[in-house]
Amino acid sequence: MAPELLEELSQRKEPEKGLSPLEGAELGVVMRFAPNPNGPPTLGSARGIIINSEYVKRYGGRFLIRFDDTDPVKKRPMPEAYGWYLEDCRWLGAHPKEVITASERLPLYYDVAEELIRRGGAYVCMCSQADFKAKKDAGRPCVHRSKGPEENMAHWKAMLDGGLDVGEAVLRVKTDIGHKDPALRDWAAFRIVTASHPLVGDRYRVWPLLDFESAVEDHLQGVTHIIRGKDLMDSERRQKYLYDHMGWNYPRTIHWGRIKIHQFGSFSTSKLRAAIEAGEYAGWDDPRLPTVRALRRRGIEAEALRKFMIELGVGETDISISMDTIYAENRKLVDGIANRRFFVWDPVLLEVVGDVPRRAQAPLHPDRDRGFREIAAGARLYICRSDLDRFGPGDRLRLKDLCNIEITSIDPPRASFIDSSPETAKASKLSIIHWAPLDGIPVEVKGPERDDHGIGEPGIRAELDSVVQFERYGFVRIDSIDPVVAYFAHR
RNA sequence: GCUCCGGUAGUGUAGCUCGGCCAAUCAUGAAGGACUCUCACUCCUUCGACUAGGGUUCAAAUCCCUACCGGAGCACCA
Repeated sequence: MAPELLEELSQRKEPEKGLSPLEGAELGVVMRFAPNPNGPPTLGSARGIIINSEYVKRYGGRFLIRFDDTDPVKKRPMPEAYGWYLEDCRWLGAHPKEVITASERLPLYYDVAEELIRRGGAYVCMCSQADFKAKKDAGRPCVHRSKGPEENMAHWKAMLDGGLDVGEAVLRVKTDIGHKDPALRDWAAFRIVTASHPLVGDRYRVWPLLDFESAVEDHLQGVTHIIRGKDLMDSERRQKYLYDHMGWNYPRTIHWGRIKIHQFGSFSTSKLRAAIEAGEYAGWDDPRLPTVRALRRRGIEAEALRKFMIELGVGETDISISMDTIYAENRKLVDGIANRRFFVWDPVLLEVVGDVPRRAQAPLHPDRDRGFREIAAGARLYICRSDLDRFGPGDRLRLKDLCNIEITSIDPPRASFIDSSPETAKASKLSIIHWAPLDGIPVEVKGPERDDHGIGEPGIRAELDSVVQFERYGFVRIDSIDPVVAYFAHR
């Protein structure tokens, strides 16, 4: 037997790792991620960006990003957010072949609407919302449903040119008014909105609703596979009526459940936006927020998010995940590259009598050969209050990479020098604590749960924008150096 | 009220399409240990699950029914 065949056989036995295969993707795929740009990408968006783009990488084809920004009022787009999405996509390694902005393509949707009217697949409904709901719930058509195409076209034109006003009419797609699922009966495709849109101003007064816009774009772009939230399952069934009227083929769809994160609870972009505007958070990259930019600022690598999302996979179950899994992924990536530095939180000044070395040489990394950092030492040093509290007079311990000491007094904090040999410490199994020099610099750490203040070794100033490990504390990204502010990633 | 979807260890996930190879995979987590001048990383060991009840079958996590639990839609929001 040919060796390739043997190999293939043994590979097939391997448990399927990563994303499960997509049906009908063998010839390549066209997939899209379609956000509403009313805030920056969150962890949930990251899932959509990563999974969709990952499938495109795997099967070949086109990855698109499409801004579903067709509500200038209730889900008013933020002009900055369009760029934020592109920026975060790039950072996540997803490179859209094309960027589509729905608000700039209304004429295309109008064309489809008119063709649909001609085909008798839609009608202008002038019922009040309440009246229509009553009819719909009863499964009965309203009087407008039986109008002919010419009359509908005239009413449609009136919607467009101002003959009808806000709230007076909508264009509905004909489905099955008696369908057993009330959610599918004659849905609204266009409504009149006169508010100005942040991107296109008041050029249009008739705006499509998501089901219509999304359905038409998916067809125009030749989307082959849609992955979307389970909450949009009915959308698919609604949109299929439109596809039937137009004679189009519906893409394959996959749905995923809601994703909740322990540490952040449930969040919605509009809630976050309100909280930020109320001053509860410093901005969209506040470390307490589950946005992609906040995670990036904290030193979470894109690769960690990618691995995590791929591991999560695509399932219809609603899931509740823990950031710990992302942190574990990131820790592995970052451990090998992060320099080690001393940061003493809640510092107390310790006086050591005796022949304490004037300087310490500490490795930048415990097991990669990256050389040493020099730290000024001396008789007076900072240590963590919590460390001091663990000891009493007579206790011996080691100051990492410096010397061994014996505590002589807690208040005031005093110790005496024993020797410098690491062997002594090893032989008597001394606890090893870290420290900061008298000429240490103030360091502030901003984290998702709390902020810490303390003193760090001056060399931290050389680490701007990189991820370092504060020994016995955790991984942080140095966000600024004058003064030093670090963002906490995880332990 | 009507309709739709889901329910595998603490948390996720594989397996379910085409029942047996599942005394159920992997990751994370927890516990213990090794290594280590960090409570990091790495390595080793251990813990831990098919929601419940019926049915079909020689055989069910896998098929069918019911119950329970969870989520969602029924907007001139996305």
